Amino acid sequence: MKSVCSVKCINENNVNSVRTKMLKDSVYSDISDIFKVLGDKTRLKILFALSKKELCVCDLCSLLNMEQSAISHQLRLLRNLKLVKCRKDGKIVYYSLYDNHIMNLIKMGVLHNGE
Amino acid sequence: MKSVCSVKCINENNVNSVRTKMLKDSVYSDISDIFKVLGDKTRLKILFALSKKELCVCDLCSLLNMEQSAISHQLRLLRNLKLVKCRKDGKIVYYSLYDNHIMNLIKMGVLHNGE
DNA sequence: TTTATATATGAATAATTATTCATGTGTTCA
DNA sequence: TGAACACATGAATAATTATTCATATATAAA
Repeated sequence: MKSVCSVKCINENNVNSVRTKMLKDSVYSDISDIFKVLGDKTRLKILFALSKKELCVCDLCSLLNMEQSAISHQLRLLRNLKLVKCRKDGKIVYYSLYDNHIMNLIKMGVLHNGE
Repeated sequence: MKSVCSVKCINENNVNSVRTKMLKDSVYSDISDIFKVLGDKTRLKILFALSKKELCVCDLCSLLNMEQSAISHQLRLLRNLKLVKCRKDGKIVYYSLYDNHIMNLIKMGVLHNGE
């Protein structure tokens, strides 16, 4: 990391004051990870759809008009993050939201958008 | 786009029911774009820092320990999205939040994380 | 009016992430 | 038991995005 800033250009007081107020670095990682999940059209659609009704992989493919593999990969990601859960019924796997938690965030996004 | 799903695997009723409830495609794009902005550690830190105090580019470099160019590029992005604004004072450019709007979303992210 | 400095920016590169392709697993049904 | 199907998954590829590098612009100060 190169030093790009001579000391005199900085409002040291302000920087120090803000620095004490910053959160732990890992917090920003964690939070940006949450937002990253929602920062993808496909995943947003999946979550939104599942908030309406439990659906199987095939339903989602049909609804979003996407390849099964692409959907499955995204579902795995969402599963790992405990945003969705699944239950097996024979060879069909039904997905639903893990809980309603994430929908609050999405709704906030809709709100933010609608202004 | 290849058809991956034979019709019989689909719960057609469910899919149709959900389909009528889906939002316009562009809405998902818009919303995911908002979340995408917040899905980056650097930008989150910048926004968080600016929510505490107006800071110049150099301050931000120092605070985040990052190259000026990287910071400037991100600031341009945030400016274009009207999330931050700037004012010039001589050769120094001070950035601040455009409004508090975006902080609501970030706070929701913090909340979501803290559970 | 030359020199230094703060910032901006286009282009190149690096890093990350979504999607596809090929194939595997498990279940149903003939 | 084997053929068809729903889904999962590793690896390859495509697409996107962050960062760096080189350099430009604008202002201030000498």
